[in-house]
Amino acid sequence: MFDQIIETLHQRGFRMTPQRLLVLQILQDAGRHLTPQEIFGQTQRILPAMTEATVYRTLSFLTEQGFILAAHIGNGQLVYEIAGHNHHHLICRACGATQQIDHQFLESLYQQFRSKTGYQIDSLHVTFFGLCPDCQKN
Amino acid sequence: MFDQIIETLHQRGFRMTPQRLLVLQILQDAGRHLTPQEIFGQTQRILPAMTEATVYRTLSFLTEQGFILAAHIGNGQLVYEIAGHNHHHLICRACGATQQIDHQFLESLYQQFRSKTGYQIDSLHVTFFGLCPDCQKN
DNA sequence: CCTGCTATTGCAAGTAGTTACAATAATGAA
DNA sequence: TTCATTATTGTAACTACTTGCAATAGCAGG
Ligand SMILES: [Mn+2]
Ligand SMILES: [Mn+2]
Ligand SMILES: [Zn+2]
Ligand SMILES: [Zn+2]
Repeated sequence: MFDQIIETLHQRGFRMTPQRLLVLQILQDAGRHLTPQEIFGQTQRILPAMTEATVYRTLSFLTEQGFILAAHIGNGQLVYEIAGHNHHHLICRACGATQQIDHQFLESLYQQFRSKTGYQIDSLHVTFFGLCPDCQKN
Repeated sequence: MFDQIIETLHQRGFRMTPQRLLVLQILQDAGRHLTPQEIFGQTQRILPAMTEATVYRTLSFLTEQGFILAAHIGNGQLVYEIAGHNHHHLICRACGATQQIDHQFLESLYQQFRSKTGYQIDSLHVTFFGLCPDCQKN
């Protein structure tokens, strides 16, 4: 299932473990943003020996390696999801409604950053806040 | 010094307090991003009775009210600064070098969001990650 | 298969940030 | 000025997240 990820890990000198595989599986199955606590809740049922510290370390690691995506969604807590389709989010400050935005919309911006500063931006999961159409009326 | 902020607070039914004034003063004097812990370090010297809980609550409050700006700068920790000129940041994942970007660069993007989804975006302090020119060579 | 190297984990203690609740104090009205 | 209202604070307990260290276990190589 995650053969490509395992191979990439090995090429980079890292190892695949049951813990990492489980976190990937959980995020894959969920198909949505999950908090570290939600993920820990799931791991406990399947690998009871796995600790919270390992969940956090695994999430940081998989994010660094680019296999999963992290996002700050307002309440301060980080959420994670499996990497796959490149997208960003619009979140309403008032009601929390979210809207996905394809990465394509940011590409010319990133290109501008590049020509202006030389920075090669690779933020593939940015969150923008504002007001949704409904909440603008109130 | 913060007369305008005090008046706005009162109009919205909130109060000015020595604690809030001190946090504003600290951020004003610093003129850069500060962590909650750095701010607490400063408040202790001037208002020793002020607690960490109040620092965190004050920072959240002032951010909600739009008087200060928050930013996630990679290490997971939030940093704050006084609101004033609208800008965003590019941060190098490898060496941490940062670059400011004027908000003007994002305006047409926000306008696109508006026509496409109806969302009125007001994120005035976005952080983008990538590689700076130097780190791209290595 | 074994074996050795060392990346990764569990553990336990530490730091960071949040929250319920009762006491305090900023404000507006008398 | 004085008083009443209630937003805000301090306290203390709680939850979230991090880290140093010794034990464990992937996996590359023989
Ligand atoms: Mn997402
Ligand atoms: Mn800034
Ligand atoms: Zn809304
Ligand atoms: Zn760099």
